[in-house]
Amino acid sequence: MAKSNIVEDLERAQQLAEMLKAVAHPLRLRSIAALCEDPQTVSQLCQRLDVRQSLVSQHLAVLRMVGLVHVDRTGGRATYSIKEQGLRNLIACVTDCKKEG
Amino acid sequence: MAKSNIVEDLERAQQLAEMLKAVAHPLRLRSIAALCEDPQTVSQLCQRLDVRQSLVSQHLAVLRMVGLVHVDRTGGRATYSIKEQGLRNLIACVTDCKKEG
DNA sequence: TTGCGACATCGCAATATGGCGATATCGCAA
DNA sequence: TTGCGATATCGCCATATTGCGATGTCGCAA
Repeated sequence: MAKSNIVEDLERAQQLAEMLKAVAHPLRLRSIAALCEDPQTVSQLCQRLDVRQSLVSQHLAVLRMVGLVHVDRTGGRATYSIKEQGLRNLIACVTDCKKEG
Repeated sequence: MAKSNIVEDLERAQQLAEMLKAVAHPLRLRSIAALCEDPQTVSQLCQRLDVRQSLVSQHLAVLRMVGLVHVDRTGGRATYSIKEQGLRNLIACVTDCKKEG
């Protein structure tokens, strides 16, 4: 069994890359970080991130599509939360992988 | 002191996103995985990944630009290796963050 | 010098991504 | 029903990414 099958396994690489791509955007990264603290509604995120509603929705859609976040649509509003728990570690790894500047 | 300053710190988010973006590509992911095993020359990577030389070079350039890999250009050939060590953990986190499919 | 192997970079065409304003949809209260 | 706040989605345009073939560049051996 190959250790990092990712080298040979084209599909797996593609899958992981897609997920990473979803995370690899400033606004999406910030959204995820915010959701790591607490689940939030779209408008709450809009305020917290200071971005237009349509933009936030668009990016949340991307995160939804790759299954990284979960939505609870009860009571007229949509409350988003982290679904893929590994995401928390990932964010930790990333922020830790400081690479100063 | 905010815990996840990434939410407020626009620049930091941008920086991290850039780095993630560099990683978020199937071929780049595979290249990194391969380099995690051993340092390799461009032509070695070409064989291992079964991709054209110009393409491999292009993608290695991306990784170089964000400082994730290191190049040793002694003896006519370029030997690439992982520079940012945190990258190893990151890859581990990512592959671990399986999110089946 | 000449030539060659090993890499890097260029220009191009196709496709994908990002952000915006406008609009559509939905749940609920009046 | 009517209207409204909260979200999602659409069309559009600008820009970025991708992969390719061709071409540069560099180190070294003949």
